[in-house]
Amino acid sequence: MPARVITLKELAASLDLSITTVSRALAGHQQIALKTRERVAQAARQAGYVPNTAARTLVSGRSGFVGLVLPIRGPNLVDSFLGEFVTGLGEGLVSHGADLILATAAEGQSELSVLRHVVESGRADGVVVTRIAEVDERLAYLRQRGFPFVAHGRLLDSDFAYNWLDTDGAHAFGEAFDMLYDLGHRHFGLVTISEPMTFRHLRQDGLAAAIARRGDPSVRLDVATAPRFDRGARIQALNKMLHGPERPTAIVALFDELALTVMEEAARAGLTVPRDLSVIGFDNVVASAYAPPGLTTFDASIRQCAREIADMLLTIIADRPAEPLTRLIRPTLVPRASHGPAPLTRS
Amino acid sequence: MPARVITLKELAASLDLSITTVSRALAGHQQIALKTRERVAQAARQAGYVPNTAARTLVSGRSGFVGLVLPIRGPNLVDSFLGEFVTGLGEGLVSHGADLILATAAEGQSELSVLRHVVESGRADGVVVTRIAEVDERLAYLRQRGFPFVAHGRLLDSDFAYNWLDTDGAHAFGEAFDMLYDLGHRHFGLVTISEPMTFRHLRQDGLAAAIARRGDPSVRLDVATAPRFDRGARIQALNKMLHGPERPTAIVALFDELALTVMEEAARAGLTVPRDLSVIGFDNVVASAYAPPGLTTFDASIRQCAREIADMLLTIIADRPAEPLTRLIRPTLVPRASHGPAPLTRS
DNA sequence: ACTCAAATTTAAAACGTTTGCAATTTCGCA
DNA sequence: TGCGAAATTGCAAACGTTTTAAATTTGAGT
Repeated sequence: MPARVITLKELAASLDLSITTVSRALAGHQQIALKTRERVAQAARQAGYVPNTAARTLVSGRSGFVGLVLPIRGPNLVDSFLGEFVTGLGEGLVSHGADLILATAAEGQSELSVLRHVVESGRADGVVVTRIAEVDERLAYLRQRGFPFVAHGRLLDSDFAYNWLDTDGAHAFGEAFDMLYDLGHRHFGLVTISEPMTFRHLRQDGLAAAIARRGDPSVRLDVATAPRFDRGARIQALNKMLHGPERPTAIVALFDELALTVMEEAARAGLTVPRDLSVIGFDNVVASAYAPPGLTTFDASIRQCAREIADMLLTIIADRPAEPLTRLIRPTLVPRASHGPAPLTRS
Repeated sequence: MPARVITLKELAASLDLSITTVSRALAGHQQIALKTRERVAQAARQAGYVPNTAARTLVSGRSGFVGLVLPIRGPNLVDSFLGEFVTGLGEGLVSHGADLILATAAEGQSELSVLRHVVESGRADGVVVTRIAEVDERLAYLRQRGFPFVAHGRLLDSDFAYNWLDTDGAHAFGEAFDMLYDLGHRHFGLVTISEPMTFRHLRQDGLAAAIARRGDPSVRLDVATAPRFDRGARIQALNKMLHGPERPTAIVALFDELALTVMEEAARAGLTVPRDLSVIGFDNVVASAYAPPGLTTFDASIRQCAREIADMLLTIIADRPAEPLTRLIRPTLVPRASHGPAPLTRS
């Protein structure tokens, strides 16, 4: 017995009122007599009336949805980022009665085309964009379209203003350097990726800036670069760094996954962390707590960030502020056991 | 210069055709002259025409969305389940042109009320339901409503038929027992939760069945139970098991998170895994690979399951099959280093 | 050139809501 | 009792699409 969904017309008929009046009563308009409003509310509740989203969207032009185009992911990429992120978005949205649409790019389809579809089909009132690339056509499109959005991440050349929330990776990497420097480290390694993501530059620049700020010419920085998803190449680049004539005493990884590889390879090379080598990551993934001896890293509280992004986006949709909204979140250091004083002697 | 979204009326006018013809041409109806169809397709592509979702939904009664009510999660629960699951759903949906709606329950709001809202507002053509409870009002509601859905998980008493996909936890736990028994273990521990989730019973029953099947009266099973999110209680129950006069030589945990706690507490108690104690989990979370010595567990390939759930649901929405669709997925053992032969002597 | 069927196109209704404007009711006050 | 303003309610259009039923055009056969 599939209970039929009740419509406004039916509800109105049952109350012997016009559709208009019922609609207004439910919307709480003052012009409707209080008594009527109560009567309608009561009947609606009792009948389990829920307004039809499509009809409402059609006439109001607002869908009550926020869109997120799922980042394309490798076949066996397992991390908690997405879960954290959508949970946070959901939490931020629900308090304003909004919901989330997740659109996936099909094989061979660009994220941009999915984004266009979401925007132009009127499915969403705004979108959030993650993993900003150096040259990001999605942002260009959204700007040109004048469509409400918030980016999780920043462009490098901010020659155009837009709404973003970002983790202050530059600050974190500066903090990591300072901490390691104070522990006596002078020879540093940076493990990074070759993809043109802006967060990579921001973090690396933060590290470089901290080094420059210190003004110590004896500080040395080696860099190992490999494609994000090419584990073999990563290990190779890493081992070159680890087995060179002189190896760094402290390695900073662009993010935890890389740092975990560093710790594995260090162990394989017979190095003890942190006695022979300090390692610091970024993201605070779950495995970082379990990988011995416990990875020192930075926590960016994705879920909280996502919640704020939702708030920002809803503000933008509702108020269309003239000035762009921006938030820079400082990640917190999670000190565990993978960093320590620089070894006194070196082989 | 926010480019206006083009409408069917405008497109029709620019082609000097009626709305009807353009609509049919785009839908590929044979009755429209081939030449016209091509002309329309060309113009639509060039003008970047995208049909309005709300209007289409309103008239067709199909939204092209599948709904998922986000499970309510603790404040700092970090896992990859949700990310895997929505990624898989997205992948399964996109090939049929469907998208995913994520609805979140607000503080103090039940999952059921959110589900009702999603269903009755016509936002979605079908929904997927996860984490089935022993008595699950969501399933009862959906059935009574006759609304298309697929459950990830099973009810215990299948007195009513419905569509589900489940991981064969019973089989896995039986497999774990057999393997450990063959390694000489006779005294087992089971670490479980107190929440009324059906997967708990299925797995426990699978273990019990395997024990019974073996018919060896010397086999002994201790059970430690604690609330899912109460880490303190969990540790307490665990230590009672670990520090009793006789402790198990092998512990099977309901899922990895519990197994990881077991390994931590074992280490704290001075036990070496797997020499003194074998541990087996379920889920294959990322941390399981990193937690020394590497947790032996079962992989349920959430992402793949979610993809199949999406396929099932779309079939149900399109064809309304008379018989319910069901799939039981056998998880694969991921042997790592946390299990081994039973110790010969016992303290 | 004429007929009739086939091919192609179109007008108009419908989906369920919101909202501008107009109609109706109520009520205080003369 | 009658008047007018204020309070309350309702009519009808609009949102952008799909679809039914009907109208128009085309073309083959005579």
